[in-house]
Amino acid sequence: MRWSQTLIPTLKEAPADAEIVSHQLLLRAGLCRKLTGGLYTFCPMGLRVLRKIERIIREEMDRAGALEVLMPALQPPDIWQKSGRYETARDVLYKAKDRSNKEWVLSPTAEEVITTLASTEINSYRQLPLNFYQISVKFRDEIRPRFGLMRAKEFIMKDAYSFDGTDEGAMASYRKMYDAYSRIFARCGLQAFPVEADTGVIGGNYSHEFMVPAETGENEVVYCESGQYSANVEKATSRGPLTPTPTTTTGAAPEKFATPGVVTIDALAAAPYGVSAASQVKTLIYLADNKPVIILVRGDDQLNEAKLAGKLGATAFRPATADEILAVMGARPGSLGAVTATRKALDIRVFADEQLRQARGMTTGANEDGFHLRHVDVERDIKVDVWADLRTVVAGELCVTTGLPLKIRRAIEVGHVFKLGTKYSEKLESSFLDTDGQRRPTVMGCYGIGVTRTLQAVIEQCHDKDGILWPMSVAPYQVLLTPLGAPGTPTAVLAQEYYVQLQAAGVEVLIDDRDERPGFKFKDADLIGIPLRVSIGEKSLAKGEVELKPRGGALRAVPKDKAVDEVLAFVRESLSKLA
RNA sequence: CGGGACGUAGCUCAGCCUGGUAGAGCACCUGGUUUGGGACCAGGACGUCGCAGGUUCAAAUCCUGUCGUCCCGACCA
Repeated sequence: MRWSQTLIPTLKEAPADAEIVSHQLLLRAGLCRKLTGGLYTFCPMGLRVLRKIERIIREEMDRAGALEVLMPALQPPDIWQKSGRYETARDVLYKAKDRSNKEWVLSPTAEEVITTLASTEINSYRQLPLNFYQISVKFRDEIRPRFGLMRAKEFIMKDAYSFDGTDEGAMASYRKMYDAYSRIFARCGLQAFPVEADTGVIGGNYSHEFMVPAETGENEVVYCESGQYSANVEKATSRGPLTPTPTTTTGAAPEKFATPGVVTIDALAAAPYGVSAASQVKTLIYLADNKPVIILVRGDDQLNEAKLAGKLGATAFRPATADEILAVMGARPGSLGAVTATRKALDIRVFADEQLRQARGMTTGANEDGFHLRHVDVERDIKVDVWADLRTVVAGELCVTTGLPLKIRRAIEVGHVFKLGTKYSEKLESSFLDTDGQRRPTVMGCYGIGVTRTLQAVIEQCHDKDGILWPMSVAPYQVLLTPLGAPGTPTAVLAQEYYVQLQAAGVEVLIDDRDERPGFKFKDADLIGIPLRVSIGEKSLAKGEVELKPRGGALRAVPKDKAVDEVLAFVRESLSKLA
């Protein structure tokens, strides 16, 4: 492609609304343009990258035995009601109405549609296993679109859905996708690694996310340096807090003491009270489907809402407001407690973190403003309905498997694999006749890759101060020819010869045929990040040489007759590293 | 939805406090000089100052409302 004949709208300065570097480079390198918040138009260069990532995904999905299909983005709401997600996913669903006022759903994923297909088309164990995938536009009514393509209202996703006859089969399908994902991201030149994940609103019982480490990532990953454990912080566990929970008791009954104005864990830990945070019980009130529940965690622990969501079994939950808390508990936040004897209403379920199971000699709110209780033995004094792991892991705690200190880092989620089980197949009636003639629900898995997000994640991981450094496998063009003289001069003529020869050899080549000064071309070249630049200038040409400059690497002069072969070798070698 | 910031040329921003003339740099067009890391000179084009009300002789500037964008929190590929 000739630079002068395409649209590469590079920008010297980043638009003010681009915050993170990958978003800035996305715009500065002319890959795409914002239409409005969360919606972007892909320009030719951006689309080329997108297509390359899609191609890698297709190759690996096909290799893993998945079948490509294409499902409607516009979907009838009744199948969403059947699966229950019309309610549980309500907040992210875009809805549209047609001329007869009938409502439609714009697809954020396609479990309902694929399961509908499976319900009519899969009837026998002989057809299984099957795995369908598609690459298509998805819609999500994001509360806050941000960071360019990272979190958009509309984005491109690869979604796959496996159907098996048995749980073991489903595990094998899951494993295949897991392996395919590892290859896909590696081939894109991305350092992505799998972590154990929470299953969220999609449901299911086994899941990994593929994470790209990045300071700007929206996820926190807990990991052990041994490499034997890594998990999303929403899911992560450890051997427990570094400070042990008190377990000794005097046997004394709970004793009320005045704590005027003390409404925080820290205040109670300070003088004159001196009650360490580890020996306090934190009492939180949530509304789960509008019914209050009491949550207990140790004073210095943070409630993990993802873990709570898994135990609550509610379609929606949120922290109660101060007024709601007062109405339910008869006291204000800061003085709350779950000790049965002090509770106003006893029909509220109590969820307690496992850390508190043996806890004795604890201090907690007295359910009366300005008072706390000491000598609380949790199991003796509090009627707990559900014991569960509800706390958030803190860096430095010990790994459950290795005993080494855990670390935490931020990351971008680019892929997610779930073992779904029979949740959707039961609700949407996908079943088959087994060898014994029994009708059984298919066992499903679902597997997503954020394609547009992956594109931006590559930029986030592969850039320097001057611009993007595309991996050869996803670069919009493999080679950039930069003649430094004006059109018609010997440098331009030679560049044109290279252009023809390289194209004939199957190389994707961009030639900067603009009548610009060398410095200007170099700056743009660095910005758009084509992996190999060939500079043809009069000075080196006088010596019979041209220059090869890998983006991010050292410049090398080569005889002008050898240049094409050198370029071919470089491209081939770069691609083989990412095969 | 809660908290914060901001809407002035295609982009980055100044002007607003203290009301009166629409500004700079980059980009764009024309001509010339330049030509190995975002050149220079001369000329030119580009604005309903987000929108709607209000105050005023007079509003980019003050007031009210509204829409939009961005940042922090809850959601997720």
